[in-house]
Amino acid sequence: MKDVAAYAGVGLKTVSRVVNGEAGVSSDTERRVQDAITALGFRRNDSARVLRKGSTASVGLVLEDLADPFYSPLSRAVEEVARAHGALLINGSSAENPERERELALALCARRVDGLIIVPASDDHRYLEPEIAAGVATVFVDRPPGRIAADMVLSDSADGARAGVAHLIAHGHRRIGFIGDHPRIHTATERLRGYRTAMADAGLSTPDAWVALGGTAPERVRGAAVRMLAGPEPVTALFAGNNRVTVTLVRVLAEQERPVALVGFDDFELADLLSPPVTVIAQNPAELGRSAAELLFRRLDGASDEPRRVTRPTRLIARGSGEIPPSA
Amino acid sequence: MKDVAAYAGVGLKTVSRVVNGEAGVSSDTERRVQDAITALGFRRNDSARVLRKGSTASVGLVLEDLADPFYSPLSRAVEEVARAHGALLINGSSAENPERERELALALCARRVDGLIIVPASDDHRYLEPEIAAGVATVFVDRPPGRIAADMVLSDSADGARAGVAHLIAHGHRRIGFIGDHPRIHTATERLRGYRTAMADAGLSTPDAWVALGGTAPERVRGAAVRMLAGPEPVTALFAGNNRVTVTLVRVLAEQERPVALVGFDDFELADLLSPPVTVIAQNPAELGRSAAELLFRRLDGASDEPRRVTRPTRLIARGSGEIPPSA
DNA sequence: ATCCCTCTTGACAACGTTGTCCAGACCTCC
DNA sequence: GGAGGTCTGGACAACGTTGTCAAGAGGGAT
Repeated sequence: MKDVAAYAGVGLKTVSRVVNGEAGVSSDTERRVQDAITALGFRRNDSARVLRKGSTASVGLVLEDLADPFYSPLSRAVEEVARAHGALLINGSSAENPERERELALALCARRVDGLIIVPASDDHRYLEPEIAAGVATVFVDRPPGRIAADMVLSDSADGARAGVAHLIAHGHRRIGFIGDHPRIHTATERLRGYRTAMADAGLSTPDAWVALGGTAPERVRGAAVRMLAGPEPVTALFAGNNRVTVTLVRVLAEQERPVALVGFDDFELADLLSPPVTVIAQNPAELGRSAAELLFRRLDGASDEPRRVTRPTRLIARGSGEIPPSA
Repeated sequence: MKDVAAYAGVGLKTVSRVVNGEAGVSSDTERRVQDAITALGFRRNDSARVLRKGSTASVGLVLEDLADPFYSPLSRAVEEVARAHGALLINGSSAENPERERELALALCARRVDGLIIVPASDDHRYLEPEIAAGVATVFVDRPPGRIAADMVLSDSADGARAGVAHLIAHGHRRIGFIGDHPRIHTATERLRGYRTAMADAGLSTPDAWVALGGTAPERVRGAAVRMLAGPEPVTALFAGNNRVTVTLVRVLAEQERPVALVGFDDFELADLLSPPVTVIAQNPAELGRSAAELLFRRLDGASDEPRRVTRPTRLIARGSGEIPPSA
């Protein structure tokens, strides 16, 4: 910028004014500066700008896995909102690892992002307290924060699971298995809670053998499903705790001789083209992302009221797999 | 940092040394500084650091759509490599819009990212010349750069399409339709070229009615497919130019009375569970991302040889839909 | 003609960090 | 006891930008 000023024969501040489109520069001078800028290929250094201004016009997004199809639309929605507010999006995957979530979030804070949207992998976010105190707006999405108060946007996991399991019960099932993600994950336990509620509401018991929580690794899910489908009192229906589990169960059930009903949490592409088409409890990930981003920019615009908790309803989409009657 | 220094009763530089783990600080002093840091909740301001050091330890990724399942693993792979090099990833979607690609890339440059990985939406990247001259390493992935020389990582689109169409021909098809993305997109025309090559190799003609290029909007793809399947000389097989097209075609073909063979470019989740399972030409998007990121960090480590062009082979995965014999 | 107002412009400090350079303390060896 | 070396610590400038302030030019009203 100094060079531009020298080249155009004007003061430093005048160049700054032109670059930022500030008023108070004669059109003649402005043109001289513009010429100098193009001649020298000048581009403003945003690092210095950030340092001077204090705000970075960027927000950070920490999610579980950038490659999980559930988070893709969420991430995209956040990006769109950020773009509408002139902000860039920096994101990273925690790989469901609390330590990595922490590293990533703190690295983003060191970068002085204006705000942070987090899909928590950890259950203790007190490490963010100094950052929040320092003014970094923070919104949690998909799962609640641990041990701190902050804005959050959640789907109604418990009620969604309850509705899904009730749907199976309504179609005659009495022995229903639940296979979900790791119990450390809030949504996993919430969905399990919904499952238990639905079963209890129908006066059904839920023996331990019908419940498996422990991550979405295909091998583990497969093992759990096979165990539940074997034995003297096999389950006649399965409820899958998230999209990863559902996909694995679709594969397992395709290998079974007798039909087994299936309802999965999370919708996924092509669910309607499988045979049978898969009945799901659908969330709207893009909507979650959009809400979270809007909550964030609301804070950045100065809102300082109590932390909000936004809960989004889920929607049951009956496609076939959840309407299979019990066999045996 | 000034505050920390005052609190610990040491000089500014000493705090800097502690924060950066530099040698030359007695363990006693170091502890005093550490205490001050935790007491004050100090976190280094990376903006200032960047300003001073000149490198940001961050790379930018501009791709077409963060929510496209093809790009998710690519993005994730780039992230992993960046992480291994201690860099953060800033990314954004161009939405297949050249102007937006440009804006995004230049915004990232203004942020002084160390390097840039771009899935081009535009066919003219001369706007990046000053940036590249200024030292921003740039790698193009999935599609080649336009009118500049730079590293690139591509799948062998033409040969993949050729192999896929040859596969259909080998199964007896003579009237094969091609439905692809917008002709502005390099991979789309390359795949069309592969289609024509395979057809020509077999001595088959390719009337215009059998070729549709024009974007992946479901309506358009559906319309093209329906037209090709109607009339006196309907096609007996379709080749889909990418995963978006394939998915739409799967839907269209499911509604057809007579079976139509289908081979799609790009693998996708659950392709093996559809009926019939979908035969595809598989790329390895994660591998593309990883290669591109490694090429980038090679440059950042100082490599200054000629721009490289890395071509990855594709792989035909026969699953059923591509082995259906011609009917009618 | 004087005063006041507006418009344009530039000098300067500051943002928070790190590289350079120097000073003092302490130690070792002659 | 003095010379030379090592270790520790700090003062200061610089990175590139923007906010503050003030000064000069020009014009209109009195």
